Amino acid sequence: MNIGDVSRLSGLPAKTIRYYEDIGLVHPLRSENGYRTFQDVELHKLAFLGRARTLGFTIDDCRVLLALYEDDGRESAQVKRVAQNHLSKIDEKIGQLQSMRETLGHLVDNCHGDHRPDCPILDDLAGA
Amino acid sequence: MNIGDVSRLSGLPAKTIRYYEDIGLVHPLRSENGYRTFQDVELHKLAFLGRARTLGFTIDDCRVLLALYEDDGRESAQVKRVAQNHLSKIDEKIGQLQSMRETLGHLVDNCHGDHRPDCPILDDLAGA
DNA sequence: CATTGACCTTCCAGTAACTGGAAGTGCCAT
DNA sequence: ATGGCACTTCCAGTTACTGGAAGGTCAATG
Repeated sequence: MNIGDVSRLSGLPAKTIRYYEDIGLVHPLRSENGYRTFQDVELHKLAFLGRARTLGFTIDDCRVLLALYEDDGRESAQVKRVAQNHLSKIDEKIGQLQSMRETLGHLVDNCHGDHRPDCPILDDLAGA
Repeated sequence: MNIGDVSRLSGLPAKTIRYYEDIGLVHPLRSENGYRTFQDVELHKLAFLGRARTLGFTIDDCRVLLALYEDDGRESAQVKRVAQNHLSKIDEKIGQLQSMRETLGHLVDNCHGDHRPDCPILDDLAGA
């Protein structure tokens, strides 16, 4: 399979797949003409990566998860630890965003949004 | 005031203040020795920026908001539009994170997290 | 056989908003 | 004059790609 094929099958842009090779996440073979050639295993890894990324794991997490996936001697506790760490980062981010959302929501609600210049949003930002 | 003073007063790191000058958000004077000298107006702007950033506005948004703040002829509708756009981006992000959170939460709940290798998290990532 | 168009290659630069660190200067107090 | 802290500039690194240029390959068509 060439890069276009695995791109279609995995849903990842070709650019991203090249990048993943650059940073050592996948190791496609090369054919005579210099084109990357992907075996099923590599396609599988790319799909794995794509899924992990949509769940918000960082590339570093993906590296660890992929290694665990390929390690028959892994302990599920190792995987769970990575996932739980990620989960708490997600929760933290959600918390921050919700706090922003709330403050900003109030400000927006109180802003007339008309042709006049006075604006509670700017007042807040200016520390009024 | 030197940069250390405004840093303390605004809560922004000196590095960040220099960066804001670089990208044209503030315009401190310079004294004989080459040190930046900040007037109250500039300190005020920095505080404004700090507040806007904690509400998650992008630097580009900040630029617009600051210009509106300094424009007596502004219409509050302009400010409100920027804030509402930002609000919907926040909502979008919260939505994405919550969807991740939910999926990942289920996976984590179903993972034994013990010394055995079988793991529903990896199964999911592998597309099982 | 030449050309066209899709596909592939590498390499460089840009994104957002800083942050860290190195190397050097200024200022103040002992 | 010597510490020590604050200040300066400049360069590189962070995250995870993405866009684009310049050019090689391949299969089909005229």
